[in-house]
Amino acid sequence: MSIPVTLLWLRNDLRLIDHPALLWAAARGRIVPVYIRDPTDPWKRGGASQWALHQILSDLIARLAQVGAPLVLRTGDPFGVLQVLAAETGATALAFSRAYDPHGRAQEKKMESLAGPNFAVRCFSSSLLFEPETIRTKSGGPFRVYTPFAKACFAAPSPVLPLAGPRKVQGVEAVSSDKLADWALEPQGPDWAAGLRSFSRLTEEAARATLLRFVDERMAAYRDARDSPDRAGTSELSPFLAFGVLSPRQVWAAALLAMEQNPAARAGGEVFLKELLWREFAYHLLFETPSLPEKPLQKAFAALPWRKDKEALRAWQRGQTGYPIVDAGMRQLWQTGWMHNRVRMIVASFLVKDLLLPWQEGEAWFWDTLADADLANNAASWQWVAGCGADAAPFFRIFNPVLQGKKFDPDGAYVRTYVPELKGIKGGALHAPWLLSAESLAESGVILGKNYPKPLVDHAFARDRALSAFRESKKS
DNA sequence: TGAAATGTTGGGGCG
DNA sequence: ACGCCCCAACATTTC
Repeated sequence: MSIPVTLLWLRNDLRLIDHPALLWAAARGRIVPVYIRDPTDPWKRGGASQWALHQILSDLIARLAQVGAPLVLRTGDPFGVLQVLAAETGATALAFSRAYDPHGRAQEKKMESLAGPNFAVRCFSSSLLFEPETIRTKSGGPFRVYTPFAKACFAAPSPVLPLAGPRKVQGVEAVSSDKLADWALEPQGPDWAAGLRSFSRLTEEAARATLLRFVDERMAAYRDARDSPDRAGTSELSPFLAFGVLSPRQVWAAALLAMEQNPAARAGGEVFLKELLWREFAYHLLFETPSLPEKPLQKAFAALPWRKDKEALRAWQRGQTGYPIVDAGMRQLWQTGWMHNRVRMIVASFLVKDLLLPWQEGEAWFWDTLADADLANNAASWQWVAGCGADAAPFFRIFNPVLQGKKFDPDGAYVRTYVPELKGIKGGALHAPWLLSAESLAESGVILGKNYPKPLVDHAFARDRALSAFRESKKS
């Protein structure tokens, strides 16, 4: 009798450790791990995260080959692709990890229709700490406010400990596969990805190392350091979590262990765990409201008179707004595929409130340029900033880009890294170059309107404009 | 996980 | 010594 074959359909769970679907499939017999490039996905990965996907897949190809089951790459609608692959390999089962986005869920539903007496379909959970439908309010509904949601998570049964990866699995030889290079996930022609390589390598090994470095060295100072874009105070785990190179359960367990071993890390660890719960909250919201990436959660915002201004949008995208902290953030994003979280909030507030441009424009740009792009996080966070989301920042909470710059980048070190034309300005004064005297501008080699733009919009004016737009839409 | 406007308090200068 | 004003510094409210 031949050994049963199981298809392991990989999506945003591109790892070997803590992978219940992989373990189940491997225990059943031989496995065919497959990653499908899906042209029907309405939220196909953008440029930067395609680049990241390339790095991650090439690592995964090597790791899976090492343990004995080569990764198969295919292109097409997964429903059809998996049926063809099952016929080719004689597979009698399909295993995969659960997704929470509308497209992923719709696909899963179709897959379940393949189940029958001769074909098993198994869906596993490993991409969240808490399954969305298990975290309920007292009245049995989903949460709309973060704090009680987080409380309910802490009160829920603890996330299970991460599972070990397999040492050896049995694969199936000679299954045809696309070539990763042919997918052209890396930029062709002009190589814009040079800065993206400044990332730690996007391998499962690098993910582990990054996690250990964070919990051992950075977590104790996380509470304060995480808000300083000029310091390396964040976990830098987002690209790994976005693709499932790390599971949140690995991160959760590592943080708890470090907190246990090092009392000095407890306070920082608490804050970090709560950040992980913001990710859970975003998935919770997306699961309950599949339209989250497209439509404002609060209906009143549909009537808001957003402006149309291609020039302004482009200036924001390119980091040419004339507000140094905003420009530094947007350039960091463009150059490296990543932006510090504090600065994400600042640039987002600027787009939505100072420029009064639709949050969906910002969401789309981040989706295309972030190497760590995550549908749930991206949609929930943009709605949060715009004020139309769940537990959102009230619309009148408008960041002042100068004050934010002075508060979180007091010496201007972060701005100087990404906006070198302002290098000559000493100290925090560089956050508002238009306030400098003609002499000090000349001295620092800055010519406003020439080698650095004048402010795209006056903040005080823009603030009033946003507030009155908000009042108007609230009326209707 | 704001900022600006407005209100209150208290110390010090000064007639 | 006393009242008055000024204005930081802080608190509260409003957007």
